[in-house]
Amino acid sequence: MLKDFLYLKEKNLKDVIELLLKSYTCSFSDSEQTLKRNSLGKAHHRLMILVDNKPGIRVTEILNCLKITKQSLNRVIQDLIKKNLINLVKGEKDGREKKIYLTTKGMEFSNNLFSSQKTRILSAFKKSSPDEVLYFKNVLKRIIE
Amino acid sequence: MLKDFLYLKEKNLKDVIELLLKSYTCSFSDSEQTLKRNSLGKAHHRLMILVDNKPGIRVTEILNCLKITKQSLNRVIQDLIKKNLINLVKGEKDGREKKIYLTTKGMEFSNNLFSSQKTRILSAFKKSSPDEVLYFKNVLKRIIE
DNA sequence: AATATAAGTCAATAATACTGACTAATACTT
DNA sequence: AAGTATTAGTCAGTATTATTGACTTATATT
Repeated sequence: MLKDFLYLKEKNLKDVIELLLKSYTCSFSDSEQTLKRNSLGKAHHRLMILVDNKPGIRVTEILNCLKITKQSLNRVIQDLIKKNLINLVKGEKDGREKKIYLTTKGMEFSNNLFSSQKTRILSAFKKSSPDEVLYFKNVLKRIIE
Repeated sequence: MLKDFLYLKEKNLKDVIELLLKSYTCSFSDSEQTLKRNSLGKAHHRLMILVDNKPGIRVTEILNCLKITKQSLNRVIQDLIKKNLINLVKGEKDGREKKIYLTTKGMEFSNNLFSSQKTRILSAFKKSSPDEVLYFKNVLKRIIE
């Protein structure tokens, strides 16, 4: 009877915390060399994936995702603008907002940046069934509030 | 036909990269206050989960997991020793190794530190079936080499 | 005895992030 | 129209985390 609820047990929860740490750390370390070649760091990497996946993302949304201060984020944004990888567009409806987009150069860079990370995930998915992948994403989403 | 392989597609892979980032960031930000109260930072947090889950873990293994330099790790280890949260034991078989353990105080601290993180994951699991949780962990493990 | 491995150390520097105190533009509320 | 809230940006100073490079020490392996 208890057996059915083993997956809710203390030790299992701590194992999952470790898995989240390791999967993030090793997946995001795949791009180390590409970053270094372009004189960029982990902070730029994190911003890139958000802008790539959601063109037009606003500053506030990024702050919520990355849990950093706007002063900290601003440095990273300015670095990417200087390198012509992103640009900011004033919001049409709400003129206070600025929407962030990848430039053409930014899209090319993104392809390089995430290439080995995508390979890693693809390789994990190829060892998994479509159902496993689906369930995996579902649970991950539930962890993110 | 193609439909069956959608989960291997480009966009899906990038979505997963973002999910890994977000699940790590928001789960590890749960412990912010507990860390602050104890004058510790994110680096200490990461070390704590590894030692908690694998008592007797060696320095080299931690370096591989966290992808940091030993100089960087050493600061974190020394901080936790000073606060009497961990201790180092010389390896029995191999005298070069040092095995890291939580002290009693460290175990108590760990309970506080991971409490809200565990609650987050538990709550996600309660919304999921045992199968979903199982598959979730399987795929996560495959991503970690 | 020579070499390799595991861990630790010193010093300097770089990268990331934080606090606190502001400004500017625009939108919402009454 | 005036006051308030929101979104974004900025300046200055400091803290935390991590890096590079050059070493040392102890123990194990060949």
